[in-house]
Amino acid sequence: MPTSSPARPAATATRERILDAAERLFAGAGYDAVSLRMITREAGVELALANYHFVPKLELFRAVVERRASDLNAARMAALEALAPDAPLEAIIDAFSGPFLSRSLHGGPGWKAYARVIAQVANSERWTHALMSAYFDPVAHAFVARMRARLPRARAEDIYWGFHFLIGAMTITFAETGRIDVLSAGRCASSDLATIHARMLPFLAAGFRAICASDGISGETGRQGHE
Amino acid sequence: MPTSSPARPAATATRERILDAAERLFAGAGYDAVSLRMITREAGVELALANYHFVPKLELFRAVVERRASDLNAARMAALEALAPDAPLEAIIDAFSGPFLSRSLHGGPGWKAYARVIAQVANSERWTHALMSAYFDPVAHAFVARMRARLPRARAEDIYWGFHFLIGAMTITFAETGRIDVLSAGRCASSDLATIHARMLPFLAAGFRAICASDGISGETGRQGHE
DNA sequence: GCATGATTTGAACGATCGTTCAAAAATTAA
DNA sequence: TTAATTTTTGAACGATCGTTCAAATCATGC
Repeated sequence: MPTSSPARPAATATRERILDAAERLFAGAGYDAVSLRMITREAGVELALANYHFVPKLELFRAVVERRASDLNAARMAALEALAPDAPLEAIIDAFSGPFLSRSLHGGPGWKAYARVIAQVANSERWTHALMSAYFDPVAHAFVARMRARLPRARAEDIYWGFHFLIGAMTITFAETGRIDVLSAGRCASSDLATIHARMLPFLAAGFRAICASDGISGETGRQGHE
Repeated sequence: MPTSSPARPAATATRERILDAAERLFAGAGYDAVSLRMITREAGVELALANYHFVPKLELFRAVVERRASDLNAARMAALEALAPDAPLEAIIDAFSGPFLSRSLHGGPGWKAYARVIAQVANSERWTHALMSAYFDPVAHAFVARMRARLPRARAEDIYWGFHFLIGAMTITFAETGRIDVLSAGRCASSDLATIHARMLPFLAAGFRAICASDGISGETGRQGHE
């Protein structure tokens, strides 16, 4: 049985190798399409080691999701708390998406794979409750609270809906599916995350303002007119 | 071998039963977690019939995606062509998302399952090229063109990015993952699609206007300020 | 250095997988 | 009705799946 504490360095290294390989393969094909044999082969370890460190297989998937969640959550909270008291909505959204962006860009290939895993988890009811809500809702609550403070006259529900749209746009973006590359005939590249992110911030901020009665400062009113 | 034309009614009914069961199960657990035996058991037919009508298994998944795509595409194009020449951006977006909304609400349970399948397909590189681009890009091109006409001073790339965010918000919405129910402590319900849709239209329209220099009529300029 | 416990190995378990096939049944065409 | 074709059946194929286990190896504390 594996110990709960770091235990031996060798064992920890094996754990990480398995997690890396699992993350890489889960990102490409999903949970069920990847066998423990494929993972341990990719990791260069024996099959039984996967069952020694992670049992059942679902626990390995959970560990993959959990591993980078705490770092991401910490970075998001730090960015949120570093905001100026009167920080605009774009800055709040950036405090949420920015840490994911910088990790996808400069955090090594594991983060790109992680983003694809998260896209699968966030877009299926099957995983949402046990993985998405469990590991990301505490931080999400902090951001929703900050957004509510920034948009004091907005209804709470509308902030939640806006956050929901934000999650949808963010997850499909960092997953880099490549569809927009084909649709735009090469004009846009899914891999050009920096450019996408620069568009995503004003897009989402304007969306939030539109569904709220006011952002609490300018008193601007969102457009109503659709048939 | 199955005939390409409708052939016998009995065979067509069997095909539809298999497709219905496959759609239902794929929606819940994904392609690889669902076996042909589970599908044929759910459909109440023999295992070998799945391999008679659809071989290999991937062809069944493709057929599930394709089945409702043509109806959805036709409804979207009809809504697009029914728009007034000076229809606002919200109306264009509604012509795209409205047909999916009305089918999820009143099209029978199959459409809700279909929406969950599409969310998986749209959010993974694994499926995007062969399924998403193949069946939905022609109509997407028409909507992008219409949006460009409505936002004539916008750069083409920005319209594509906006469309990309729209797809992300739409797919996670219709998938009804339930996360927002938990996050909002019951204030918001994923199943309340009509309410979500009413928020989504102004949210996305404002986002499009923000990342474009102008919407071609009011000349309004999107906010720039983020740190 | 020895004993204890953690880690790794290699093999095997039963179950389920996608796919194939020949024969039976049902339908259509003549 | 007879003949041709499509659809359905039931059984089986080899392969791979997640999981288990006893034995071997390694590292550590006494």
